Amino acid sequence: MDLDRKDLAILAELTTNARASHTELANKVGLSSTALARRQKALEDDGYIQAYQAALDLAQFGLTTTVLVRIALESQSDEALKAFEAEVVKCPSVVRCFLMSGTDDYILIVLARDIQDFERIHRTELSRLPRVARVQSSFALREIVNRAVPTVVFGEAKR
Amino acid sequence: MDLDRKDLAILAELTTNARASHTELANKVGLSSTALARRQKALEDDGYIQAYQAALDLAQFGLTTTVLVRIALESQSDEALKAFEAEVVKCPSVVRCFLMSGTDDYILIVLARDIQDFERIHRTELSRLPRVARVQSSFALREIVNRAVPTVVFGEAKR
DNA sequence: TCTCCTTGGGCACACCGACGCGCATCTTGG
DNA sequence: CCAAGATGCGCGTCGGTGTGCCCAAGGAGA
Repeated sequence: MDLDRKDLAILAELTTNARASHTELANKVGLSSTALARRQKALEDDGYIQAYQAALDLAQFGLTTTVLVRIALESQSDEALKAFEAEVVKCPSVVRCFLMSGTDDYILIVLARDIQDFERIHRTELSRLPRVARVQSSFALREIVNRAVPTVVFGEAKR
Repeated sequence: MDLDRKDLAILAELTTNARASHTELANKVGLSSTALARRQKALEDDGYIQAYQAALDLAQFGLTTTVLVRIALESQSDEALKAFEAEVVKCPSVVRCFLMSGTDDYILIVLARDIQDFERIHRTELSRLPRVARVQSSFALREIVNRAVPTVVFGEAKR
């Protein structure tokens, strides 16, 4: 990983405007469009940029309620973990799922329309997960930070 | 919100290929480029599409460790919440922060290079947050699901 | 110190494709 | 039966993108 300030500036800008043209980016970064195209392609080929994706406003779809769900399994056997994970990926309302150290086995982040909708999700998605011993839900009252990329990434200039 | 299947197909595709051209999208959705351009612009103007952003591979930056941090404050006064939140947004390693119901006041998601790096973050970022009574950290051993958009969104066709 | 070589940058050009417009057609609802 | 909204086709223009070439800077070696 040897990225200079200009590479980071390109990444920072593309994190905001993924559809920016070479010329547009070149002006912001301080390069010619040729040099910028080379660097951008290198960033893609080297895997720093995984994809370009549209960010949807989930509130527009009525998904205003975020729920953190802690799940403990009946057993921590490899077979139980595999069975649980095979099913949890199918849950349409689950956006993240971590296998955790400590007492809780899994932590899920679930998006719902409201509390009543979460009751439905709990009934139709979560309670059907296999090998579950305990489910504990906490509602997010407000979201203070939501970043795709930690700001620390853009401050690690090498050259 | 009155989106038909084609609108959802457009959104689903843009969630993967934000840089797809009108022609390219039109073929996948089953529309002409003209009709697609109109619908895409409408989706942007109506706020369904918030932005187009590049997704970075954080593992390439060495950020392979995800930590869930539970934080309880000394008091739940409005002033304490405001003071805490004003500082937590400045933490460069924090990617998400929720104000929670229940016993824990806040839950943060922190990205670190490794466990030693998290110790540094704990010392230089987290322990400097104001009004904190208790900090409890859990490490994510593995990530099973990581979606930007719940799949349920793309299944709600109206027309 | 001089020279060679490599790496990255900029300029100019040409090609290809995207984009937006106008108009005719079709469907949907009243 | 009519009106309004949506679609598709064709076209022209504009802009982006990629290539080739030359230049500047820095490092290595004789």
